[in-house]
Amino acid sequence: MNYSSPYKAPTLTVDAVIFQLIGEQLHVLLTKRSDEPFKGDWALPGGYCAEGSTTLEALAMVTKRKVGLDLDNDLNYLEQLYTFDTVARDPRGHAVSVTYVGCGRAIELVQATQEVAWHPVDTLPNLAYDHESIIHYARERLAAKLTYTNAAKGLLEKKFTLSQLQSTYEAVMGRLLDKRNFRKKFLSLGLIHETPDMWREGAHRPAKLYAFNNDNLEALSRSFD
Amino acid sequence: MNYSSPYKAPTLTVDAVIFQLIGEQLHVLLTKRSDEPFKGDWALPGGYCAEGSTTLEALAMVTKRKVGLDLDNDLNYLEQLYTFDTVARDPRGHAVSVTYVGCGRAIELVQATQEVAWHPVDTLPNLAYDHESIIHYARERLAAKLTYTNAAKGLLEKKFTLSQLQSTYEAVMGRLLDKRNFRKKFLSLGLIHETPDMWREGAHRPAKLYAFNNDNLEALSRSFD
DNA sequence: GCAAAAGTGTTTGGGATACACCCATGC
DNA sequence: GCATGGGTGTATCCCAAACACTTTTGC
Repeated sequence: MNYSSPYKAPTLTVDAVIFQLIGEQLHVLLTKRSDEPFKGDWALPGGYCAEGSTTLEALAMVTKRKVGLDLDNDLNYLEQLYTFDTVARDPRGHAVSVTYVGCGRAIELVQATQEVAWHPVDTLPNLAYDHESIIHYARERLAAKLTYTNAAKGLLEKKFTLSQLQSTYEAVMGRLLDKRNFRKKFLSLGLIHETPDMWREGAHRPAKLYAFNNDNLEALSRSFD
Repeated sequence: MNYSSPYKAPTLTVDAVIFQLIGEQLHVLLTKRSDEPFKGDWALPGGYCAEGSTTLEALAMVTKRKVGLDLDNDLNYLEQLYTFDTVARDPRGHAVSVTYVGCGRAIELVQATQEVAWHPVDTLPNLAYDHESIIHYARERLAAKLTYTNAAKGLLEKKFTLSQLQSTYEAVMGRLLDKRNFRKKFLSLGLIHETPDMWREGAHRPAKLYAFNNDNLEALSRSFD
C-alpha cells in the first residue's frame, strides 16, 4: 500500500435504471437536470453515496427524495448492474457510479422534488453523462434475465393474460414471438398457473388470467423462443 | 442533492480473483496478509483506488506491485465481477470494493512484495473479509462464461488437445463430461481448428493439437452438455 | 354478421444424451 | 504384450421452429 501520500477516494455515486411498461412499450424513469453540468438534459435518477451507507441504502434515499420512488415497495425486482468508473464521465471530477436495474408496474411517484418522466426506451432524448449506454446495458441485462428467470413478473400485474405476458417479452426483447410456441413453452415451464378469473375487455373473446407460482426470483436452466 | 453536510466518500478498493489451472485443478491467486486486520489470513490481491484512477488502472498498479502480476500481459481474460459494499465488510471502516475476475495460464509472478500462492479453489484456507464468497461468485461467473463464450482459451495454452480442453471445462464446472459428446459438440461449434502439430507424452497414442480461431472473447447463443 | 383478440396441434429438423470399443504409442 | 490415454458412431428423445384456422365476445 502507498502510505506516503494521503489517500483520497473518488466520489461514489449511485444510479438506477427503472423500467416499467406503459401500454405495450418499455419505459425508463428519467429526471431532468436542474443544474450544471448537463443542465436541462434528462438523466437517470441517482446521487451521492456517502460513507456509512451501502449503495443500495443510498439509492433508496436518493430515489425517495428526488423522484418519489420507494425502492422497497414500488419495485418487484432490483439488482446491481455494473460499476462505471471512467475518470471523464463526470466533468466535475472523478465519480464512480454503482448502478442498479429494476422494474415495477403502474408505479406512482409521490412528492418528487425533481421533474420526472417515463420515456420509451426505444426513443430516448439526449441524456446526460454516459447514461444512454447504461440504459442500453440495463435493457440487455433485463432481456437476458427474462430468458432464464421469472423476472417478467416484475413488469406485470399479479394476474395477467398470456397475451400480456407475451407482449411483455416482446417489449423487452424488442422482437416479436410466435404465439403458439410462446404459450406452449411457457405453460410447459410450470412457472405460472391458471386462476379462476377472466379478463374481459372490448369486443372479443375474454382471456384466462394467470399468475406466477413463486413470488421470488426463480432461475431456470436456459433458452427461450 | 444534499449540499448542507460535507460529503465524505467511502474508501474505494479493488480486488481481483485470478484463476489458472495447475495440473487439472483450478487454482486462485491469494496473498497472505502481513498486517491487521486479518493478519496472517489469506486474501485476494487488492488495494486502494484513489481519485483519478479507474478501478482497472488501480488494480493493475496494485497487482503489479504486490503480487507481481501484470494484468495486461499475464492474463487472457479479465472482466468486472461485482461491487461489494456492505459497511461491515472491513473492520477498519466502510470500504466499497469493485472486484474483477480473470484468468491466465502458467503465470509467472515476478518481484512480488507480498507472500503469494496459488490455492485450489476446492480447498481454500481461511480467508480474510468476505473474500471466500467473492471467489465462489467469481467461479460461478467463469463457469457460466464457459458455456456461452470461448473463454476457455484464457486458461489454456495456445495449442491444446481436446482432452486438455475437456478437463478445463470439468475443472471449472466441477463435474465430469462425456468424452464423445464433448468432442462432437465442441467441434461442431466451429470455435477451434486442428493444427498440424501433435502432443506426445507418455506411453500412449499422441493427440492432435487444436487452437482457437478467434483471439477475442466470442459469445455464442447458449447451453452446454 | 363482423371486427377483434383468444385459443389451439402437428410436422420437421437439430441438438442433447447415453453408451463401448478400437487405435497408437512407450516400455 | 500390456498399460495408457486418444479417438470414434449410432440410436433415442426432446425441444425449437414454422405455420393457419376456429372460438368467443361486443356492437
